[in-house]
Amino acid sequence: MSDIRDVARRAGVSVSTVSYAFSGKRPVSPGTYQRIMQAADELDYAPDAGARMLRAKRNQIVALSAPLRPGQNRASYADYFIEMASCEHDRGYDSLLLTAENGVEDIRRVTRSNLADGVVLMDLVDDDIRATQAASYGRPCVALGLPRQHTACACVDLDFDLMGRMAVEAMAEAGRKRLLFLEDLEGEYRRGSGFRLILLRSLKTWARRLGMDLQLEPGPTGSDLAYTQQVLDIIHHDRIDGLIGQIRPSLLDTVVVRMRSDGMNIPDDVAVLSCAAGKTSPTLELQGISEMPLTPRSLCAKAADLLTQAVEEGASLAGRVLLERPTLIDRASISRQKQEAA
Amino acid sequence: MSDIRDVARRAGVSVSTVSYAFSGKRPVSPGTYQRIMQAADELDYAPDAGARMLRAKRNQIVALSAPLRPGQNRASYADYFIEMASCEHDRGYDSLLLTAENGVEDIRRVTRSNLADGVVLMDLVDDDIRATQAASYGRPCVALGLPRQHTACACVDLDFDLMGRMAVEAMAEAGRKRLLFLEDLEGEYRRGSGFRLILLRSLKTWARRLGMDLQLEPGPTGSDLAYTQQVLDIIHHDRIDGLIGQIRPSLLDTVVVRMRSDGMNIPDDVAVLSCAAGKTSPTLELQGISEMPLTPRSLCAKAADLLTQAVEEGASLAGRVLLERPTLIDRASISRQKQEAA
DNA sequence: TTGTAAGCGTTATCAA
DNA sequence: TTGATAACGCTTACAA
Repeated sequence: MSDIRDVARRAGVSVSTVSYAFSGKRPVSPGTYQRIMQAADELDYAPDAGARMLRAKRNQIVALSAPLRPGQNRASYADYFIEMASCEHDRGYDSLLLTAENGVEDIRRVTRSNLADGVVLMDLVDDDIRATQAASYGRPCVALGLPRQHTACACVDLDFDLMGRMAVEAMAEAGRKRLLFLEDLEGEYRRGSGFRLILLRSLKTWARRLGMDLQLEPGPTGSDLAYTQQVLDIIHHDRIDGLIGQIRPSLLDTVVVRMRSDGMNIPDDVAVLSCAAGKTSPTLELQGISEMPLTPRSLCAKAADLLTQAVEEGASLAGRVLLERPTLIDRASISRQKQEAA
Repeated sequence: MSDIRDVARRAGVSVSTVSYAFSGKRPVSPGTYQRIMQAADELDYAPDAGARMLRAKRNQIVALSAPLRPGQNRASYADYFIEMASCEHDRGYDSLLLTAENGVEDIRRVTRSNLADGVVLMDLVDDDIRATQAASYGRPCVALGLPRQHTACACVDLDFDLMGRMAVEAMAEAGRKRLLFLEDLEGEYRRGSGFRLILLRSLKTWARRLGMDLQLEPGPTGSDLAYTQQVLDIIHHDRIDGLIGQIRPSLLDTVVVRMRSDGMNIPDDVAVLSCAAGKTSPTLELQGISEMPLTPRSLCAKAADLLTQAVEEGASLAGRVLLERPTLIDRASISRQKQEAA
């Protein structure tokens, strides 16, 4: 590969002019610029990342800490780091994917060696060590989630506490008394998945405050149909009149179809709301089920903006919290008259 | 941050000794080594990635080209690049996640700038430009898939051609005549997803050769139950006696449960085989359904080994093809007596 | 508008 | 076993 001097020679200019032509940090006359770019093209020149890093101390690389853990719902997980990488790319950054279960060590390695300009934490648990250790990275750090301790990093997330409240209040306004919450995969709660626990806690709190009954149904383990049957039994047996689901849309859809063929009316007999179902779902839309979707794209964009600012303008991220207000997409499955969207 | 000279000074040795102590490329006496490591520790020293890159021309970084495309089944996609990153990590490499839809440009950027030591291509389509352009990267490249043109890169994949043959032959041996293939999400075929098309073609070829009927059922678009009902209708109407599914396990499970409650016997009335269902599935195991699982972990490990070899020993990858033999996990859902595992 | 030259922090060669 | 030192390719302050 040719280097900057080959290009300079060929274009008949000095190396600094070539450097400035590429970085744009100094004006270069149009003619000179043209000659340089042509020479670079002919020589198939690209600036060496190592050399650039060594001098400039900025590499346009961020670390994406996405630890692999047993019991993870990978399908919904994937959305986040794909979107995150894509958002970073839009802002001129490449993403280093760190998947080691103990994230801290890897993050330290890539930040201390000046490989990564910033850090994004994904899949946070309530007592996430990666967040508590954020101060030691020496680089801006933003968490896609809301760990308990977050003094040294920024946090971006949906406001799951509010989501729980909104869900319960919507049910209350529709006159519901006996709620059933369909949990996501059991492993997720056991391992302490941050947002799932926040939502769950909020649901409990608000159900209690509003004097409603809240029953929990653990996520499906065996066959969809057996699960569905069990849910139907509970609805009948315990006279459930409000269903809030964090299960995957296709499964909630099955539950709904079976409810209807069992003669139940939605929302007259049972109100149904899908929570955190992974984007807005065509299947649920078809069934007319209201939902409060997750918004990976928008959250990742916000996180990326925050991080870029911190990296490029030195803005401090410590302790900043950005909670996005959940949206209730009302399809009249909670009460007949549409409620106001949040 | 302190640099190598600070460490050298503190340990009372020269910089080169410190360098060798870290790289291990030259023996260092135990006492010296100790002093150096302690000094490094006290100073919180870590070698600068940029400087190291500039000199050594190797960065322990690979590029993972994982383009985002509309119509992708992200759930199954995710498994691959998570595993890939994890395999690379095990071998001492970090992974750069490239998600731009036009992968070639990004790959060129990170290889020509000496950022990445090697390239892994994921989610290949039959006429994948990334593979045809592999020679222009100037770095070893391995594809996780089998694009038509692959003279400049290595290919690692399950042998989906053989998988199709094995599936059809298993059905033939069990005396089946009329097969139904349950396709994955429709979008995947339309966009030309490599392995799905190879499997489909192979199924068609072998069904024809063995004089069997093969009918195709497009992937589910609406509700699981509507889809299931439609499949049942077809089985009845067309007297299907062999079912091969590439749909997600939970959905095939639903189909199977409904078949049984409809009075069908598996395998006596209809033989059932799950193909490419994403690892081995607990749900299908419970139902006693045979499967030929995907093997992300093992494929990624092979790809990583190949790439590491090429990067570290200069082995050429051009044109190498590594096809893994599919495994038939026989749970007696094709014929009563177990068949020999492949 | 352009050029000169001093580093950046490592690695590796050569010498001791 | 260890040390001194010249690269590596680029960026940027300073000079013209």
